[in-house]
Amino acid sequence: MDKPTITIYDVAREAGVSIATVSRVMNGNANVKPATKEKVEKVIADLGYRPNAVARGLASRKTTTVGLIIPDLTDQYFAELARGIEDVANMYNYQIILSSSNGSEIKNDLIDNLLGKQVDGIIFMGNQVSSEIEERLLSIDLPVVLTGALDTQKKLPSVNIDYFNAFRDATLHLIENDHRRIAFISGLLSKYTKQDYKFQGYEDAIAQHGINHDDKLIFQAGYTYEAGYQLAQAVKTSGATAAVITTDEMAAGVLNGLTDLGLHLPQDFELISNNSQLTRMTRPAMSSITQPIYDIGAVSMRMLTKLMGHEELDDTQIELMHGFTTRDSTAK
Amino acid sequence: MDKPTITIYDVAREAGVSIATVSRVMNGNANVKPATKEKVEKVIADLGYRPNAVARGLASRKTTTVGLIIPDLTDQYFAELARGIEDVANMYNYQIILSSSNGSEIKNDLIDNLLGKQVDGIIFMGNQVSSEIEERLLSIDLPVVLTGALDTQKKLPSVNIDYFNAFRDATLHLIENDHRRIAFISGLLSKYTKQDYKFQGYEDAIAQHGINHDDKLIFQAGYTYEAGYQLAQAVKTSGATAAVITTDEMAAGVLNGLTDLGLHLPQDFELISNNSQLTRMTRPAMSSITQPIYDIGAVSMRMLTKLMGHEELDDTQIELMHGFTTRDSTAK
DNA sequence: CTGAAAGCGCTTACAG
DNA sequence: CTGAAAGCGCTTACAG
Repeated sequence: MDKPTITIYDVAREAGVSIATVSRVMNGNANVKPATKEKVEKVIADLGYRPNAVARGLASRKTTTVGLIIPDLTDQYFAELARGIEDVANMYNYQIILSSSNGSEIKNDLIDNLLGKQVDGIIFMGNQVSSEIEERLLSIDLPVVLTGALDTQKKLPSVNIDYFNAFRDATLHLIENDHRRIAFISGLLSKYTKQDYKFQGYEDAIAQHGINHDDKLIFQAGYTYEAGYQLAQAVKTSGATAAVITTDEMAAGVLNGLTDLGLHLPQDFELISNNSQLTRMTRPAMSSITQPIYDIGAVSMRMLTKLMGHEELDDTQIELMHGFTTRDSTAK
Repeated sequence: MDKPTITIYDVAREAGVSIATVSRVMNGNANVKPATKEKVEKVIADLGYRPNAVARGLASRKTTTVGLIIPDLTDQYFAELARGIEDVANMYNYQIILSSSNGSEIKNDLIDNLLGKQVDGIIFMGNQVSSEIEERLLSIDLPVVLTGALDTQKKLPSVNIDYFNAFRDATLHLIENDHRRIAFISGLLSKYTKQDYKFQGYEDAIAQHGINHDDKLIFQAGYTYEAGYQLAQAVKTSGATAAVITTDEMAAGVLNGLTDLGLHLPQDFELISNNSQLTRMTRPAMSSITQPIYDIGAVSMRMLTKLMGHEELDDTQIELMHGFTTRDSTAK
């Protein structure tokens, strides 16, 4: 039934060499006479030999596999990050093992699974890093990169933008458009997380203009479109005339919710979102912070390949440039 | 530096049994005296032993790993499928190796990589299955399930909806709304693919009402939002007054494109899309065929687990129910 | 119910 | 430049 799988032994026999030599040519080891190399390569091609990565992984203790921890596959932001990660992983011949928590909190056993699979490294993306997970990631003996995430101690390698200044600028933009009651809408806030830095930027901007912090203008909910949509009524009631929103799905929900409540954006309400393809798909299209999402993913993975290769890194806390794009949910 | 990894030998020594016994308790083998089982389990817990899945995979020839071939991570439709797949995979303790072609055509070496990794099965999702890939998937000695895809010979196990009738109904809906010039917008069409069945449904509906086929109303482009947006001008010029569109990203693009050209939907133009979360995010929200995307993924993965477990399947060509949801891009 | 032994398919010092 | 041998960490008949 099952075709006998062809192994390194078959290649060795056919080529009249030892399996060590076959292994050497497969691994590009220089110490092989060109003639034998050619011979072996021909046999490999003829037999259609495909090395068993599992055996290889066991023998070499490297699986050329990385774990990707992702909160939600259907979130545009994470999907775009993942795309950058995937492309670079392919480039360096790493495969990705998916580890998704699908909306619920990221748990320790996801990491256990990945360790069991002997991944060579881990990419962690998420809106926050719980202290439990942070401890765990710091304690395991494996390269880890946080993609679009920060640990509270800033000890783990990470790739991000400057959330503080990005949201500070966004808020200032709204203040310049004459808003005084500006809502800050995000997922749950906890200290020293990405969302918290965004919040600090918001606070800094309003303080600078003598605007008092008003708890009623701070909204915390889930990150989803639904959560945002549900929030619209409360946002309207709060008397806010504008909002900065930390995630796009949520921003789209708020936008549509407000529209469905009869508000016209940007005339009645201005809104700034956080940049993914979604910003272009809504109507009005959402003005947003621009961040190089794909690049954040790509740079993260590149960093991880370096760490896995024990290369020296000048900087393990990378911040990529961000900007601001005016679309149609702000007056200018 | 590296903490010495603790292995099955450590557990065996500590528990005073052979490694075979440790292996047996880990694998839930019944033939172990409860007392020894307990003892071993305690040692495993105490030592924090984590079995090496790679060694396990090599020894048992099963890696509890499945390959997921996905054209584009950032496409909502595929992402939702993947989510269903992931959840069921977790449920059955399979891990997923991602294999994305990121927009470009799915190539043979993606499959090679997965085979090299000794995956136990493959889930293939894609808008089409090229004949090269179809041959390959048929020839490999491994369970394969097509998720939201069909091979031309219908030999491979697959999970889909009835695309013909879904698009037939959608087209009839537009005809009932008094349209005669209805555009069909999709990715590239080729015979016996999913898109082709949709197209046949469209053709059948118009033929039934004596509407002549008009090549000018058939649009083929990429599947992306951008592709759809670019198409809007041509669609408008064609004199079409309505459209059925095979993918959501594309539909959102057409919708926004037409809107930006000054058309008001549904008054000036009616449009039916193909159902993902995106249908709710656009304005107007898109009327669409409804299909249980998450379930298609989940059922696919469940089917694959059965195939991998050599279980009998009554039916390997599964069609899930579809429906139609009127939102705001059609008059009714 | 349990253990000794072989084997899964590779890589990697070591020796020459 | 090449090979013999050990070993990676498990599972799985086989024997008892």
